[in-house]
Amino acid sequence: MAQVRTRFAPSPTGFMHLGGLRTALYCYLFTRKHDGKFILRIEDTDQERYVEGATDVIYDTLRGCGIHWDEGPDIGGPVAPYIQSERKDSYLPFAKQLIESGDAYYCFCTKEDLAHRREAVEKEGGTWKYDKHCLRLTSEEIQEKLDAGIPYVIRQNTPTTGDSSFDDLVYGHIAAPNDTLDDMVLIKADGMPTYNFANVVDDHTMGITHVIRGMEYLSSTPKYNLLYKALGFPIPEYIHLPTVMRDSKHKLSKRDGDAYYSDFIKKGYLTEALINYLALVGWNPGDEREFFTMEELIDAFSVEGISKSPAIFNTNKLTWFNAEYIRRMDPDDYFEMAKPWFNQALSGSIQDVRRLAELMQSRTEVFSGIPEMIAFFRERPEIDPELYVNKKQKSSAESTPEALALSVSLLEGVSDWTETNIHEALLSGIKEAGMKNGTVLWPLRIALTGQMSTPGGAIEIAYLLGREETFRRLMSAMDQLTA
RNA sequence: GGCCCCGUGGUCAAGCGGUUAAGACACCGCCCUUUCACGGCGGUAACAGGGGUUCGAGUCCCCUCGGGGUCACCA
Repeated sequence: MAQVRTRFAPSPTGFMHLGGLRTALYCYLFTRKHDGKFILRIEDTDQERYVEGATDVIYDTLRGCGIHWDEGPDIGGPVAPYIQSERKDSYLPFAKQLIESGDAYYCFCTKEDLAHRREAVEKEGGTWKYDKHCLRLTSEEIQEKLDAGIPYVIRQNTPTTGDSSFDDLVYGHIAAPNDTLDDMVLIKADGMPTYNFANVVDDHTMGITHVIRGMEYLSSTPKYNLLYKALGFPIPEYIHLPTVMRDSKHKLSKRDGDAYYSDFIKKGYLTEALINYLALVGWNPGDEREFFTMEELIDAFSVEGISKSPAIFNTNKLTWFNAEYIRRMDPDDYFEMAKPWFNQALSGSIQDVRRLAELMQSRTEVFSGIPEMIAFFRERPEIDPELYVNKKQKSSAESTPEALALSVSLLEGVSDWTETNIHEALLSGIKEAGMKNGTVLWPLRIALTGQMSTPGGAIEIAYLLGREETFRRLMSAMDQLTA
């Protein structure tokens, strides 16, 4: 096989959609796997949708994810330029060539004409498809209109009989009757090519060997192939990817708000976890492995592992991956990443943030969840007396006052406020008093935190709170009980 | 509606004519434990339906149903 050349061709909208990111990922993996060249091409033929700085979002996201291109707008390459709007002069000649061969034609129909005729057809219950109205124009009529400066588009002249088919590497043999294919616009009135046409021309002139894209293009691919043939271009291999869904009825769409890469990063998802999970949405390695570095993905990737059915993006599973990646982080790295989230909830006042980080690492699923988990450090919520009652811990409304009193006296003996000392004082004192650990420690933790569950037990919390605050909270809790 | 694609537990997903139909997430239970989390052990749960082909079908064929995609001078 000649050298593999693939391309990721996003349009600059200002955001990187997860579906698009996955396409880029698969494209990249496939290319690296085959020692090919991965090309980044920006498709900005729609001038009305130009967004400032949008290409930077694409660059940053891809780079941040470890997806590196071999040729692209910013680094150049042998088939530059890599921005479609800068290649606009290259399309018209091919369109003219198509007109020469009868595979395309000028069309002077206005949008209004089209709308009327479409409406008429649909009123009759028919399916609208361009009626080849302008194909019947004589060359004199065409020249006249051209000379008169009447706006025109160039349309593909699709055959009305026969079938068009191709073999997709994922979906297999795909065939469609030609008479269901519309005469799509190739060159727009503004002189720009449509996506459809630009794609065909660019993919060929850039030497793309494997076209990898979402399956929404599956049904228009036969039309593209007609173009390839008419132009005398060799038809590339196709790898269409199953859709990434939000649920069984909706695809993950831009309107969902949560579908952008940046949204997940903001929420505290790790890029590695996201990429790892994304790789598994619609592909599997054929064995039990679930955790992959980019290198491992490249090694394991194969087209055979791509599934045909749409896959629902499961945030739950992503979160699990994220939690796993967090647990496996170096504690120092975790600390650095968690710090801003700690600060957000703590306003800087806590005994030992480092220790808090140790406690939190195995409990962090997503960084954005941190503040809520540790909010009680800054201010203890009102204590619901019911919380003191815990059968399994042998703690009851009756035992609580005594347990709290014992805690106070035991803790008073701790002058050097370290976790070890607190632990020693409490446990040995409880033993001496002949009580169960839970009977004392459970209400103590409740008194300190006012919460059913906390990251760490009574001892850790008391330590983190500091001596003074621990006593302050204990006293107020006891006051509340006797009140 | 026409055309195209898809259909294994709630979700991802293995299976490619013969299996007790894997595994993961989620959920539930138990253990560990001063709560929670982590960790360990176990459990509930699936071949959309109907016809064929075959000694034998989740695997092949057909139909039905369900879902998605596409029918723009958007990409």
